[in-house]
Amino acid sequence: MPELPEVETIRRQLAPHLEGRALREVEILDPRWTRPDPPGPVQDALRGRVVQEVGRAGKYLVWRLSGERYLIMHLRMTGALLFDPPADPPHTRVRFALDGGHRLVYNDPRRFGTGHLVTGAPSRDSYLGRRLGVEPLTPAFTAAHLRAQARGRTAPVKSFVLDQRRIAGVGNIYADEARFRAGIHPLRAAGSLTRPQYEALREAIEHALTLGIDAKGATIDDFRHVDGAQGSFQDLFCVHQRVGRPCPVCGTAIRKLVVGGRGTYVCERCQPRPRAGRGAVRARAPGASGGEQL
DNA sequence: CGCCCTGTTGGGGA
DNA sequence: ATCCCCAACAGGGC
Repeated sequence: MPELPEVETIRRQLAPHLEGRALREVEILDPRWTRPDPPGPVQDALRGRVVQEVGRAGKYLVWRLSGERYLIMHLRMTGALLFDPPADPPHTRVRFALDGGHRLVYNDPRRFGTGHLVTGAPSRDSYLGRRLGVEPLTPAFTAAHLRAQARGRTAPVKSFVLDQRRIAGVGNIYADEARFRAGIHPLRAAGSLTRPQYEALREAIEHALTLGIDAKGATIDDFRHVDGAQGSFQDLFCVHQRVGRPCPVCGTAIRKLVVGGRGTYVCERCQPRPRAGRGAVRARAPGASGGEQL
């Protein structure tokens, strides 16, 4: 569930509950969570530390703990953090007991989520720097930067936007919605956009993420079955997982492609498909056989 | 009921 | 640089 807007929402909700509190006890129930570190030592190293700050980098939550430790969490697809849940949910992976009798539960059915404990800011920066590019909601995120990053790149712009080492925190839903707003087809080669299109893409990513944060944790699931979503959110969830439904701008049926192994939704009228040859990338077929849906 | 496909992510190997 | 597959599970379609 968590893309950047959801992670930011979680961070904002969690920070007041955690900051200034000590971790009285930590139980790591799923050994894979701390991979590649052994869970036992991590458990022991966390115990008794005070949470000084809950930050975010891309889709990572970064806890700054006393003693120069940093807990770097990623919730992947299905991870969730629950503060004072009435009972442990079915897929509880980690339990934190906090000051004042409070507790925090990390729940994750698919077990993709990870938690890494590092020592010192340089280690934290090295971990994150190796994985993350520019933060999209900062002044450093400019059209010129996008263009420079994409220069000479032949991979589809879809994959480019999803590459966390280029732009930190844009996931599959927001990538689709941003490209729709910018009128850019996912199969365009990343390096083939015009200058105005890089700016349009930058603006659309910023717009979508900002709306997403305003949605306070609401996701496409909350809008999927609603035809006319409310207010500005009808602006946010236009194409993703809406195969066959009309494009809100021109009425053309939304199509599904598979690009970079990910479901990709597009209005091929608002987002003109590149002609085979220059600036085009081969489409891949959903499922075992060929072709695109609808 | 069972089989098959899909998925809000990222890492590793080819 | 780029592409494919995988992790582990739930839910939906057939």
